[in-house]
Amino acid sequence: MADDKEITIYDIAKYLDISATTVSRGLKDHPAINKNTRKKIFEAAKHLGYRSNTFASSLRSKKTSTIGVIVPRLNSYFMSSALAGMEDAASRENYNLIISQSLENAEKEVANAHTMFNKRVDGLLVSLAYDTENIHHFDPFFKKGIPVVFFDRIYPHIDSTSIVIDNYRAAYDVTKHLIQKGCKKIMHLGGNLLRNVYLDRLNGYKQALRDHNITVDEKKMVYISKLSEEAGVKAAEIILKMSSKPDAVFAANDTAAVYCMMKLKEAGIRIPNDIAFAGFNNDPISKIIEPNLTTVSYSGYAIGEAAVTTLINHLNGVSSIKTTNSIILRSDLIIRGSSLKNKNL
Amino acid sequence: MADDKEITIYDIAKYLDISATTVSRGLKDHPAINKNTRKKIFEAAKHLGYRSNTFASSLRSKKTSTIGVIVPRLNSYFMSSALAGMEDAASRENYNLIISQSLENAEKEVANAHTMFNKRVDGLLVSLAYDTENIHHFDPFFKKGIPVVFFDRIYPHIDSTSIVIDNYRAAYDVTKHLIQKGCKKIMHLGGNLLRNVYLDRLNGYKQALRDHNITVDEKKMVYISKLSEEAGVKAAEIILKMSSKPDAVFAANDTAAVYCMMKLKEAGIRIPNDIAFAGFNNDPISKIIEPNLTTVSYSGYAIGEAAVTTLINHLNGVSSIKTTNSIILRSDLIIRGSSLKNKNL
DNA sequence: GATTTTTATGCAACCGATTGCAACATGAAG
DNA sequence: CTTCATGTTGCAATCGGTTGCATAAAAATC
Repeated sequence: MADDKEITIYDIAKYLDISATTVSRGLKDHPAINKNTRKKIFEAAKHLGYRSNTFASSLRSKKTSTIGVIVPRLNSYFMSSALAGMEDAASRENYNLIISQSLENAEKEVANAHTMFNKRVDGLLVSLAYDTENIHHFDPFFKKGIPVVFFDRIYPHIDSTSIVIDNYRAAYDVTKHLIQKGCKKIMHLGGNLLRNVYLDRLNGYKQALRDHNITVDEKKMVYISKLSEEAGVKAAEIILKMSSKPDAVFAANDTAAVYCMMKLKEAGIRIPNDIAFAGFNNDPISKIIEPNLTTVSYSGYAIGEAAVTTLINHLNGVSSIKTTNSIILRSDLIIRGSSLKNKNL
Repeated sequence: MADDKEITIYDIAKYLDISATTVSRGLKDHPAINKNTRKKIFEAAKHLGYRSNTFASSLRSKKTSTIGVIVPRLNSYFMSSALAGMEDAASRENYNLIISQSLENAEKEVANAHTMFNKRVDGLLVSLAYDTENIHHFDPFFKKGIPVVFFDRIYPHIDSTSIVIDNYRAAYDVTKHLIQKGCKKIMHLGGNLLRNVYLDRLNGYKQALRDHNITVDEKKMVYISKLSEEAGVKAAEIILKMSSKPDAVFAANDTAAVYCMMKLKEAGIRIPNDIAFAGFNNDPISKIIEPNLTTVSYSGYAIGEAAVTTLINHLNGVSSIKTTNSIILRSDLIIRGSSLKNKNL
């Protein structure tokens, strides 16, 4: 059924009465091939409907032109932008992506890493799951010299570069903004401190308080959670039970912030006047909740692009991920209604 | 650096003093291999740290064990669930996924299809971009007998199966629900009618009106758009200018519904009492907007799983996508505050 | 004109798994 | 004791590019 045979370089060779070697070289712009010959080869290839067999090529050359990507989840604006950036940068260099999601589960991440290893990806891009405790599952890559680049949720490692934003700084700025709006008892709703993003955000928050001579009872004012919908609701319940309530909440992501706001609003708390809010990520929901949520926005596309570029440069020997420790991209504080306290004063 | 050699079946063969043929057969449970031998082979493989070389295997067997996936975007809860479902089903059968997003752009979809074809995927799963007008770009697949399965945003084709929900029925039910709540002038905010999902939803809406003896000026009451944030706002502006306003809006997706609601609320319209709302998809934002949005929910995971299963069954000759026209999965109407009109009467 | 250098091409082995066919051992059947 | 079915295993070719080395042809050098 229309199963025309595949055209190979041998067919092209026969057609042009030259050797397969020359065809192979011609197709990949080998310098030793005459311009004319090359042109004829490309024309014949097109004419005959040739498509290269990646498997034969990978088998012999031991390069797969494939980059593995392991992410916690695909369903965030940030992540899909990051993947779009990766895909653009990768296809520009004729690399392919294999994408898998860990679903925030450390075990699945381990399994995914195994799969990627067995697929013999040329390099790996990783954003860690929520509760991954160590990165032993990437040891096979390090041992074999397969480059690993972490992005967003990173893990320091001598042999790998990280692509991040300055979470510390961004959190510092958010907190400072809240302080400038007159907040004195700012609660932090943080995530698992194993993850750099949450640890850095916590530290930025704390430093901002210190720098403005605000001492807060850390035990009471920092609530570490999963930053899920439920966690946001739970945080609200905790706040409602507090005798001395915070006058602002800075959550380490928008989901927790928004669900916390919803629950508090239900209980009659006025936002921002009773409690101001700020989140992180600039999720779509941050523009829907009323009042709109003050948050930090950063470009997934740029991070994804940078991650792939870094990796490919390393593979091409242009630069090394062993010397570059980390690449820091910009982020922006987006001020919206949820933090504009006292606007009627 | 630590570049220990790769173990091949020949190494295993030498180690056990048998032939590579036997090793190859042993590893894949060929019936002709003695149980004992097989066991020894597996042990040796494990012991030596063997990992199969997919490229050699694909080259020889002409099967890639890879499924291509082309989706409009990854950043929706629906799509990432679908991909999770696909990944689960695929890895269960030892298939891999190559994922690409068209970003709702027909041209990019064409490019992606080409790439997938050149990667020689064993089969293709597609959900069409917003403005794809024809599916000629999949002809190479059909010609070569490579199975294509459409899901969600489908395109009828003799040689392929579609995995969908009953959009017509779901839209009918939404509309009926609005009618039962007393709405008489229901506006429909629809998407590109090239896409089955939007056409079916429009038709379901129209039929429900007819069945309840409601005649609506279709020219005025149906607004076809891109269903983006901007489209929602635009729709609101149109409504605000209407002398005789609708008493309900049924949007073909939640994004348009939510942004339309936001704008109308800003203008002082009360929802649901002035205008009731219903959307489609059960996006996270539908639970954030106030009042919460009535919508239709359906399982991306199930759709993804069904798509992969259908494809693999076809590849295994268990069933054929040429005989099964479509597989219809369930969807549920989720009633929330945005459609609960007159609740205080 | 002889020699060296440069440019262009081909030979043949190789990457690692798969598979049709042949072959061998064993035991059952005649 | 021969014959044949059954169960196991191996030989050798094959899939389609890639690459080190050799070689032929053309150009440059003396």
